[in-house]
Amino acid sequence: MPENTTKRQTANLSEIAEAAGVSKMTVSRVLRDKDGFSEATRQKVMLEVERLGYLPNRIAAAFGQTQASTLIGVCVPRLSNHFFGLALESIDRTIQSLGFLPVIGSHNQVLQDEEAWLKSILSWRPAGVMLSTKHHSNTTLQLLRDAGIPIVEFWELSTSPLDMSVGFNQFDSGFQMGRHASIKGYSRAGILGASHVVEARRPEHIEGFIKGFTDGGGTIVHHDVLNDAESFYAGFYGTETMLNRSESIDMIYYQDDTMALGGLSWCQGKSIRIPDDVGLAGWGGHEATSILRMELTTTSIPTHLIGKLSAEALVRKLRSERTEDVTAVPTRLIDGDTL
Amino acid sequence: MPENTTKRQTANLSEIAEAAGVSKMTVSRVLRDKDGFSEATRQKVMLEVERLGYLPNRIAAAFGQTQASTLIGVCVPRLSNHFFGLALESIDRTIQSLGFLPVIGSHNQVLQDEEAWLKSILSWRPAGVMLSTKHHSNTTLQLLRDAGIPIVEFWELSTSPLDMSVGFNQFDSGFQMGRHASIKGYSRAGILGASHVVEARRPEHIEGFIKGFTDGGGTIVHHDVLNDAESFYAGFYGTETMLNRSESIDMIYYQDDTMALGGLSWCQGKSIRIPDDVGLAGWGGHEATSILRMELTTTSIPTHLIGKLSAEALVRKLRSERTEDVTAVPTRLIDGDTL
DNA sequence: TGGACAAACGTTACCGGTAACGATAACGTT
DNA sequence: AACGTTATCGTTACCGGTAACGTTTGTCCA
Repeated sequence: MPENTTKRQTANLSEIAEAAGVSKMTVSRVLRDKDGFSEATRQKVMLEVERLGYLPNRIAAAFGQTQASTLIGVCVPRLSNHFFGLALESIDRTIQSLGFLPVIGSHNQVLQDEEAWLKSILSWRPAGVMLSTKHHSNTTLQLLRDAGIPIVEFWELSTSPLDMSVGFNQFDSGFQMGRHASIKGYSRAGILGASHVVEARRPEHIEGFIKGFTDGGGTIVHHDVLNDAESFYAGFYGTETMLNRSESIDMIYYQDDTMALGGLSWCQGKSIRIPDDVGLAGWGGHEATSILRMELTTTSIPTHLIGKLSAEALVRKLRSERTEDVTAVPTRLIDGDTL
Repeated sequence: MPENTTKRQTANLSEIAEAAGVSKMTVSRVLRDKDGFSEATRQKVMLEVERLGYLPNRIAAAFGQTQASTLIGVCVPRLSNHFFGLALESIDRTIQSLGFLPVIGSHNQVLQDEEAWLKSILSWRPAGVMLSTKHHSNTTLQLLRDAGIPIVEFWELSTSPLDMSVGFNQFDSGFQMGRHASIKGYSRAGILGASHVVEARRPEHIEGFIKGFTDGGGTIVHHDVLNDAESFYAGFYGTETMLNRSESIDMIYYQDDTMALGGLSWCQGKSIRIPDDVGLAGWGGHEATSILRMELTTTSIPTHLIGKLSAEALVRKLRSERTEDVTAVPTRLIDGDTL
């Protein structure tokens, strides 16, 4: 079906114009709903647009004027990460409903990949860019500066953003859980994390937990970082390893909920009483924790809200409407049954 | 930083040309590595390109000729689905490495949304399109036909594709499991599925399982479809409900591995012996099933391979190289410990 | 009745690349 | 030395929209 040789062209403005007996400028005006045409000509034009199946040519439109296109670049660390997947769905819907087209990419936590992606998207002169990590290469920063377009950093909150920032305070979310655990009477915690990238920096909610827990008088007894994905299995076996090594800990703080669920599963299999023998706390807010008989104590992250607000902030800026540079969305500590 | 009024322009070909003392056509040739220039001028040009920080303008390039852009549209049902996330990562990497830019979208199993997305992307005159579902609206089909560009359908295999298809035979994957279970001696199966879309059609691997199992003499005793996401919890509680209702079933086939893990977890909590009391089988191939003490019996889907092969097939077609219209990738039945 | 004014169009120029073709110089060949 | 060939480079035209501006027509009021 696709003929690489002679490309079948869909009708363009000139053909519509000719068919409707007007100039192509009038057709352009009708399609963009700018004023300067009568109702009669509008109907004539729209008839031909329907009949000929006109598809707008955004390339020509974006090329015409020196200003930017209707593309918006969106870059996340990983597409297979559930949290970013949820945020992306929200961003995708919001951006499209506002008349732009998201161009989604990922960098897998490699700065050079982010840089390469940015160059690709900038060569398409996007209207704006959305990034989800705080740390960028110098070249990336320079490219962003030179582009002169609105930028939203949208996952972890940045109090001194490049341009705009929408997100939550990751450190605080961990800090609150640390303090919460401390108040509940726990004093000897194990921390179970996982990362497939060896040199990855420690997530800030874990830093926050350590601060909150130790401030309350608690002690971090173990801190294991498995060289693995943050999976159910990692939580399952990490818990076994940690609890077998030392009976002296009275709670475990997990890097995320999936791992916590693995830990919970292991404990239930061993008839360990939760939260009496051991307390468990996760992070992230799994979509359906509340239907579990034993509700997981965790921190809920409003992925949907972050996506919506960040996309809206960007578009408002594009329309030269007033916007906040920094929008903090609250995380919510869910005081469940496991701690 | 972003000035909406006077847009800061990065250098264009003319400025590079003037700085290097050549024509802009020569600069164009150097940058695209077409021949027609000497090594000396190449160095002169590249020096200025570096110095002025030239960013190619793909909009102008795509506009210049009547042919398509370097954009490739990719549409999946959901961005938060782990399987598609994995496939997308593979597609993203492959497409970018071949010099194109993927434009990822989702339709959430709503035909009109797919249609709207397609119109958006087609208005950018993409070089090709990749779709991951078999069923499309009539308008979608018409749009694809008229576009005259290569199309890859890339998840479930289609033996009569619109253009090209890369994927696995979903029915067969279930059929094999059904036959496998039958041969192992199971005869009374329960099926546990889930879908948040009420009117969704039944997944084909479940159809296949039914055929394979009943062909071998087995009976499908229960078939529950929870109105929920395919989650760990859905598997956990669905299993409880199903086993409490009737003791007569000797195995459960789950819609996916996450649900199967939930079921496994529930059974372990109740000290039900797997696979003696009840056999369990999943679908999808979770990334780390092999490290679990009890390896889940399931069907592994090569998400990474599908992504890579489908992106490569599309690009080969774009380059007018020979390609297969239908590429079947095999699923693998993992004969684990739970069945 | 003429002139101011606005609505409803058409004309022109331009965006930044690239294909096609033309021009020049260098080089080899007989 | 005359000629053909090739490498290297410049010139021109064009892609499909849109901003800016010009033109026509109609309307309304002094």
